Amino acid sequence: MTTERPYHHGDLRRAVLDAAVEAITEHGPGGVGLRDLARRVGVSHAGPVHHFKDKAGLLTALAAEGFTLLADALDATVAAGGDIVDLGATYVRFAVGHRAHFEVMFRPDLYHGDDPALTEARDRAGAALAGGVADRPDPELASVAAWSLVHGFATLWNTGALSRTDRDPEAMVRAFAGSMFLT
Amino acid sequence: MTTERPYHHGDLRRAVLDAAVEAITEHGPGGVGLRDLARRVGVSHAGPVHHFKDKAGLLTALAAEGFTLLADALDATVAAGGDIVDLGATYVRFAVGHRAHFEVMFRPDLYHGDDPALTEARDRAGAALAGGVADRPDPELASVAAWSLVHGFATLWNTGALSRTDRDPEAMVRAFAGSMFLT
DNA sequence: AACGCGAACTTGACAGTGACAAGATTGCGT
DNA sequence: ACGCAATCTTGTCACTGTCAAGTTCGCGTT
Repeated sequence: MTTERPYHHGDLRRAVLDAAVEAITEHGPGGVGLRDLARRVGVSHAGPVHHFKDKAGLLTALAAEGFTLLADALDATVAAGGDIVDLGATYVRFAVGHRAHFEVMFRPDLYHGDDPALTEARDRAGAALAGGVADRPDPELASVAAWSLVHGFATLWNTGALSRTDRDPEAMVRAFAGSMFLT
Repeated sequence: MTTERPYHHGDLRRAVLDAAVEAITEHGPGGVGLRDLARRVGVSHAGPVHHFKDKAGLLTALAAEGFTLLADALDATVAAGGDIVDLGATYVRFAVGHRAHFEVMFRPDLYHGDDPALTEARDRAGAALAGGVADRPDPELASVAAWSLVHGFATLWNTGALSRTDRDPEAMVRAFAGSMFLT
């Protein structure tokens, strides 16, 4: 049960997660501290521990939430009849709009990778992405290629390596994903 | 002068950098500690500080070394008459073969991004990569696309997200980079 | 309606970290 | 040969994550 009921604080679990997102967005992961989060939320220094057990436990919850959000967005794109390019655009839109989640998700040394909620959401996202290229000659290769393209663009964008351009990220990814996968 | 002469230890700077590479390869960045490195090298806990000033200073040196190695490899590929696909293969080969360097290089929140040696090497690598697509209709877009493809593949590979395949990474990147950029 | 069980949170402590200041050691140029 | 300055050590401080023990308080049970 990961239920959260209004006891003393109201909803500490959610509050800590939100504070973590804010802190990570500002200073990157690693710049986040359990005690610091507790301070931001107005709780004693060991308050969050009761909800997440570990620092890794907190980041596990964040990563699981991220994979769930991503999988939902990809599934919605598929349900709306989107093709590969739309899936890529959704992926990039998620990465740019949820930078904190995204950065944690792909840093498996920070969390417990065997968490059931996490693996379930991660597999769901992977399946949605792979479904877009299932009808190609070499589906595995095509899937990896598509994922690499959008993932690389998203990470480069988020780390600021692409800062010299002022184009819209989603438009960019649509442009070259289209020219590569729709010929 | 970042010279390193055999004083008391012999060559502390190099030894600490090597120890850092080993530690990061094992436990990822963040799992590396100044004191821990000092212990590995057999030096007092504040020994490394004199060479790098900061923890961030140490990682800055590592990142600069990484960008230099990458730029050298890319330049060599160009000098040997390599095309876009060869450049991509070199990029991936570097990322997989120098995982510790590569991981630090693209985590700018860990080091001082304005270090002159670092920026010089980074720009050199960027220029080599961009040179491979200079004759395209939209060079900026093509450059970003190529970089995204190989960078995404490299990071996904290194984080273990692609672990379900047992193919050779360089062969994979050659396969889909070829089908995308040589048509 | 009161009571006590257990969840939510606090307090206190411990080992380990990065950073700094001040002292000890030793190679090297003059 | 001598002293300077780079190299390294020792000691300390504030801070962190984690654990153990205490405290508060909502809620179901009777």
